[in-house]
Amino acid sequence: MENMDDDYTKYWETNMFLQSEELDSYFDEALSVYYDSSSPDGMQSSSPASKNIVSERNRRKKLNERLYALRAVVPNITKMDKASIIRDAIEYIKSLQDEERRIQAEISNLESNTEFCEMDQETTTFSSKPKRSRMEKPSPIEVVEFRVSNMGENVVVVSLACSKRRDTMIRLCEAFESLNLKIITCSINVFAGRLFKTVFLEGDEENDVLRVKIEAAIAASSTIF
Amino acid sequence: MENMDDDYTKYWETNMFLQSEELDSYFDEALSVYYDSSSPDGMQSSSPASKNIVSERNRRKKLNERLYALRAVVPNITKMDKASIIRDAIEYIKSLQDEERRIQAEISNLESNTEFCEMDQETTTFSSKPKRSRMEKPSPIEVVEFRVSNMGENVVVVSLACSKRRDTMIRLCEAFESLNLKIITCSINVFAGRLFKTVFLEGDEENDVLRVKIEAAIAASSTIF
DNA sequence: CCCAACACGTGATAC
DNA sequence: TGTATCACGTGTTGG
Repeated sequence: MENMDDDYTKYWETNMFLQSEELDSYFDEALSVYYDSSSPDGMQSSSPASKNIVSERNRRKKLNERLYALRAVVPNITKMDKASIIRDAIEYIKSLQDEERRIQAEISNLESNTEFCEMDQETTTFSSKPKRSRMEKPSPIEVVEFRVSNMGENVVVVSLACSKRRDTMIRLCEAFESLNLKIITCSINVFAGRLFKTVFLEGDEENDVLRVKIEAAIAASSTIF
Repeated sequence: MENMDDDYTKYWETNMFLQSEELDSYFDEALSVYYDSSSPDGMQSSSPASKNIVSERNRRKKLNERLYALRAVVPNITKMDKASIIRDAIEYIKSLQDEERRIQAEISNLESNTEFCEMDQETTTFSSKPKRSRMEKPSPIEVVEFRVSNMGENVVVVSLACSKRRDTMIRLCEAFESLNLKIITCSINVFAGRLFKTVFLEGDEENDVLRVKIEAAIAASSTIF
């Protein structure tokens, strides 16, 4: 009963992976002979029901080919699921869009700041530690709350809240590490688009001095080095 | 006969266009109650055949939602066809990739013109996704404990402990950010020379797949780009 | 009237 | 074993 459809049974798992992966730019949908309307038997396309069958077959085949083509342009495919392919494609598109936004900002930044390059150069000499040389000023850290308070003895607790954007956490960590503080314990929590950081550190420093230091480090992390 | 399936007859044409288009960043697939295994009649999921029916229904629904989500992130949709949606998505991805290549060339051009604030520009040359060009011995991340477990529905919790050295936190954050995960909440705690990170993220990904991904990202973060 | 696009139930296959 | 994914044929609807 299923003799001529049987080559299609494993279509997804086998045949699709053997197809051309390189000449996909041209043709791409022009080939794909699809099924002819003429049935293998003497009857031509007169069958009222069999007409729908072959149409549906072609539709399914087209859809699978499209899906396969989608999989081809998306890197980092994990599972070969139809649903997973679409999911990965969505995430990939989103990441591409994000990156484009980021890079557009970067490029405009670069264009507007090229003349200050020399001036910035001498500021880098004071940076104890070589920071990133890439010129990105991605969405400066927007501090919502910032508190430096004394917890008995010589323990200071610094609590800080800011909006979580791309690389916010990284730059915040860099800012704190650049200060070489004696950190006893540190806690970072992220939810609802906000980043909360609490640091217990040991030090007899004046609160205001420490506060200014941290503020400067955070501000510097949003600056071009 | 088709009373409860009838709301699904026009599913593609009607319901899908009314769904949320804006709060798609979080959740996005966490809702979607799908069908319960319990049939509307007194019989529970015991029917051997009806079990497959509801599974297949859920699979179709998931696929349609994915397809709808794909349509949502792609501008300039021409036809609402399933096949057309995928086709438009493919073309959009290709255009994004082209644009990224173009813009990367432009940016590296711009960087080499400024000639420039630091001397490690040769390391910034070829990398499709420009990582940091900092040259520093990484002091590799020593993972003490690493667990990926499922928390009901499609929420995955990743908990990790490692020794806290210099830049460990930064590189760990970079590793996680590079994966573009859908992070619901994240918590980092540091004490006694150890760093504990717990991440709640949304995803129906296979635990082992995710685990391998994270391990690879962490391993990669100990490398010089 | 037909054609295109869809949802549905079903049996098969893989893990 | 069961669970998930798939291709298939069928009935239906809108243009």
